[in-house]
Formats: sequence, C-alpha cells, structure tokens
Amino acid sequence: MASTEGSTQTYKMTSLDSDINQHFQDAIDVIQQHSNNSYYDSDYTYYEPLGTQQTSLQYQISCCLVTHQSDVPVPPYDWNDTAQLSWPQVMPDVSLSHSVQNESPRFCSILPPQRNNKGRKKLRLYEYLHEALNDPSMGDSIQWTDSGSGTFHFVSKNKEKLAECWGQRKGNRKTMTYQKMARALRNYSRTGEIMKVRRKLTYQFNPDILHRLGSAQLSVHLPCRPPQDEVQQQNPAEQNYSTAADWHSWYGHYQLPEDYDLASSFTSHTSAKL
DNA sequence: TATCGAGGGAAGTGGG
DNA sequence: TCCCACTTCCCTCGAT
Repeated sequence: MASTEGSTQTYKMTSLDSDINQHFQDAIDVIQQHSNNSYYDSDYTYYEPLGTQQTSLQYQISCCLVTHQSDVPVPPYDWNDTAQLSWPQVMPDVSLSHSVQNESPRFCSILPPQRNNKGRKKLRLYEYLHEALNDPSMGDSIQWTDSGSGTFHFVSKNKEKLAECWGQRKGNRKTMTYQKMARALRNYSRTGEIMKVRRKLTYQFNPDILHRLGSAQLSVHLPCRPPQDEVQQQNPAEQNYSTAADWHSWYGHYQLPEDYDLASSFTSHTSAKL
C-alpha cells in the first residue's frame, strides 16, 4: 500500500486516474482496518482463562491458539458442532515457540483449515489469502482493493511477513518469501483461480472462487454469532459477491491494452470449466 | 546501475 | 504409484 511505504516515496501527478483512485482507496482501507481492529481487540471474549492479560495480548495469543498446525492430528471437523464447542476446544493448543509466531503472531489466521468438496483438508493458498483479507489484523500486509470484484493487493512493506506466515502455516522447510508465494499465485493464472491484475502487487479472485470462499466464511462465522457491527462493516458487495458482469465492470476501470483482455479470458475460462 | 516486481521453466516435495 | 498443489531455484525482462 502506497501510504505505508514511507513518506519519501513520491508519486507523479501525471499518473493515471486509476492510480489516484488506488491511493485514495488505500487510505480508506487503512482507516477501515484501524477501525476494525478496535472491534476485534475488544470482542475476542472466548479466551477468558487468559484473565488479566492485556486485551491486545489476548488477541495476539488468540490468533495463535486457533492457528491450525497441519501436523497436529485434527478429527474430522463439523462446523455444526461449533455451537457446542468453544474455540479452544475446537482447535488444538499449539506451541507459541516458533520465531515467526513470536515476532508477528497476529499474522496467523483465526480460521481453521477448510475441506473442499473432495474431502481434502490441505489449506490452499487462495483460501489462506482470503482468510487474511478478511482478518483486520492483517490489513497492513494484504488488503482488498475492491472486495466486490475480488481484487486485492499486497502491502509492499509487509508482504514478506504475510508470506512468512503462509510458509509457517504450511510447515515449509525454508522461509516462504513473497517471490515464492507470487510464483504460486502465477500458477493460479493457469487454473483461473486467481489472476494477476496489471497493477503492482495486485491480484483478483475468480468470481466463482470468491463466491465459494465467501459462502464458506459465512458458515464459519455463523456459529460464532458475530456482532452486528461485523456484519455491517462488510461492504454490501462483499455479501453479494460479484458475477461475471461485475468482473467485466471492474476491469472496465482499468484501461488495459487489448492484449490483456483479462475479463474476457477469465470469464470464458470459468464458464468453460462449469 | 541497482532494485523491485513480474513472468515462467524446471525439478523437487509432501499429502491424498 | 500417481496426481495435485505447491515449493524452490533460477533466469530474464521491464519499470523506476
């Protein structure tokens, strides 16, 4: 995000209108993220055993407690059971000893891995990114550019931290970097799950994927009975994920050269798969 | 010239 | 054993 990349960085006033809009959107994002944080800090009340610790600490630890470790045996998960189980019961207690967790525990997701309809439980990268995008505490590393169209961007300053957390989440041998994570994202271009937008650090979810992830997230949140604030903070477009029409309309904002008709290629690709 | 981000080939890894 | 979904390494290219 441009506004966090240091005041020394300057932008030419001759840039495209879309760039101006982008910077303006970035500023709004930051404001929204900060306002969201206040809610999240105060509402993670299911960690009462932490007792007298600071609220912010409670939140940081809470993120780690619910972080899934793929090497920890987890019984088949039924989201319907969450009405009876607290989060600490649902998720295994894991060590906080890892260096990345110590350094930036808030980068660990609050969502457990989800199974797709094939029964696999491995977390996909795009699922993780969607989690991160909807986690206010990660707003300084990844943000929605336009949540309705599924466009998001990495924050240049903190993109490596997000990548590190992804690598830790996967239990990789080596430290994940943005470069390596971006390589995986580029592979999504072949499958159409995520496409690169011709903007720095910006990508876009396939509308179908976005819809599926949105639905999955709703099912995750429902047992937790999110307060009305959380529902209201959602952009209406986020609750009614875009279709191909919106996909086109979003790309209409970009004055892309004819050799980059992503909207057409993407929608034709997805329709061909369906 | 250096740095950064992007794009992609190719081989390797680990889980299902 | 095979496939999938990355992961890792490396190289090139364009923009700044």
